[in-house]
Amino acid sequence: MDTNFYEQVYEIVRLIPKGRVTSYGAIAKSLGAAKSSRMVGHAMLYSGLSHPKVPAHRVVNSSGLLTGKFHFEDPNAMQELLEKEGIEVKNDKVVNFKKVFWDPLEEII
DNA sequence: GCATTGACAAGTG
DNA sequence: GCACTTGCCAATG
Repeated sequence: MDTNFYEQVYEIVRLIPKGRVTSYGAIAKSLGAAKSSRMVGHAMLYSGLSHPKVPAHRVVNSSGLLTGKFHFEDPNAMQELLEKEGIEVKNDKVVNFKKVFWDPLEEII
């Protein structure tokens, strides 16, 4: 695979520090494809097949909701992982999303 | 090659 | 704040 859009997404997600989360829109924007936020989601689907696997559990939608937790091998583990990293998750949603939100642009700089 | 679907986002009512 | 609609692009049948 050449430098595809997915590779870029994987790089960003892998750069997400522990105890932090980001949104699809933020990643898409960082890649200059804010309109193609959906592609980020597709990339996440392939993340399970990609190597190394990316911490997709740190990627949530613009509302901080764990939309794709059911796509994990263990959806329940996703929330556990986030809580383990210090992220408060309530009702499949990141509580202090604003505080744990991590902007990929900060790392791309 | 066309139609449908999808881990989304932003705008409108 | 929630529900509905539009845009955007790729994968699948």
